[in-house]
Parts: sequence; structure tokens; C-alpha cells
Amino acid sequence: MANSKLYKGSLVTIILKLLTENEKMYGYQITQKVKQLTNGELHITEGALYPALHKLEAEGLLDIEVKKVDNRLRKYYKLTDKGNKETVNKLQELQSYIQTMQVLINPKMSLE
Amino acid sequence: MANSKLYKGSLVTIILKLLTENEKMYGYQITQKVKQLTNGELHITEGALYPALHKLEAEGLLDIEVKKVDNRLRKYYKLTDKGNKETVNKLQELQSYIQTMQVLINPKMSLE
DNA sequence: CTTTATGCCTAAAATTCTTATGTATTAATT
DNA sequence: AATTAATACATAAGAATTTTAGGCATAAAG
Repeated sequence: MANSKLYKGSLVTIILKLLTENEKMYGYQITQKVKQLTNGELHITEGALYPALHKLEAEGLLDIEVKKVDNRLRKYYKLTDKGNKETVNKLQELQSYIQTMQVLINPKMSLE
Repeated sequence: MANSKLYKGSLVTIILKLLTENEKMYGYQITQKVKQLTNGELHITEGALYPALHKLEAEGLLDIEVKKVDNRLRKYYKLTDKGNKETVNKLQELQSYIQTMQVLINPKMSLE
């Protein structure tokens, strides 16, 4: 997941946001979508992704729908109502995080 | 450290950046400075801070200078040459992280 | 005189991610 | 034809970072 430790903690935000845009996605598709959107810069590893999806499902933020395509299983995930609400929170937290970091990194800005 | 998991992984960046601005700082001072700069939003816990400082020192990014003020010990930390170089890297990584996240969070932007 | 602030520290547990596998099918390459 | 790459899921050991929860000590404030 890039070589920067900053991405720690952002996986859930990424997953939730992608699902607001794509209605339903399966794990492998998420990894490909992220790679594509970031021009290969960000690589979501499956060892991180699948446990995260399972946890989000257990928490009731995601629902599952299993399909068989070309004789291969696909587990589609979609946001629940609760998931939609939590997505709003996560995106606000991201905005807040970015703002806070910019104050810390560029403290002069806040004095002008 | 706020209630957002996004701050995970940013502690080192914060420490290094503060030290480029303040020349030398001690642990407790760092916690207070961060609180002040973020209007209380970000609270660096000592359990996270001190081990991080010790690690940065062990890696040769920080140097120590111990002083006794009002009969209390203060361990001042300052950036080494290596520390200055690493700070540049960390700040670039932060910029890159923010950009990448904005693409993921607002993919429409990248198509216009 | 007891709490709050200053100032350092560590250690167990939780969290999140990496690394390394494992299974299985289909498509592409040699 | 046989092997590798791509698709698709999964888990488990270990590493790294942080939280939580303490501990020690001095100075100031209530």
C-alpha cells in the first residue's frame, strides 16, 4: 500500500467512498479500481482488504451478495443505510485530517 | 490522538516538521505545541510520543541535549543532517498522500 | 494538603497492515 | 500440451504503531 505509512488507517475510508460511487463491488475489483484511479501508485493488498471487508460487514456497514460468474465466485459488497451514514463521517474526518495536517505543516498560513 | 484513525502513521511527520520550525524541543513541549496549533483538536499521547522520539534518535534522525530547568529534567531533541533530509521526504510523502486521497475521494475532479 | 501542571518513562493490549501462503478457475503464453 | 498469468477468494504469523494504563518526581495552585 504505497511505501508511505500515512495510508495506515485510510483503507476503510477508501472502501466506503468507492462503494458510494459504484453501488456494488467485489474485493478484487476494488484493488483494480484503486490501482487504476491512482495510476498504480496505490496498491491495496488482499491481506489487508479482505479482513477489512469482513469487519465492515460484521459491523453492519456492508451487505453481501454472492454471484457465480464464469464459474468463479464473486462476493459483491454494497453499503447499508448505516454504511452510508458512516461514509459521511469518514469523509468529514478525512477533510478534517487534511486541514489539521496542513496547519501543522504550514503554520504560517494560519496566521495570515 | 483525535478520534480519527487517519492520524495513524503521521506522528513522525508531525514531530520532524515541528523540529524544523523550532530548532530544539522537548517531549512535553511537543504535546503542548500540537494542542495549541490545532486548537485542542489533536492530542499527542505520551505513550506514543516518547517511544517515537527514542526510535528517531536511535535511527540517527534526532540528537539529544539534556538540561535541568527548575530542578526538572528536559530532554531537548534537534534534527541531525540525516533528520533534515528525512523531513523533506516525509513532507513530500504527505503531499503525495493528500493528492492521492483527493483523487480517490473526488474522482470527478481528475476527469475535468 | 491535595490536586493540577510539568516532565520523563515503560509495558500490555489493541489495531492495522505486510508478508507469505493456500485454493480454484480461466486466459494467455511458450 | 504445459506452464504461467490473471481472476477471485481466504487466512495466519509477524511487524509496526498507537492506546490504555500505569509509575516516578518536582513545582505551583487551590
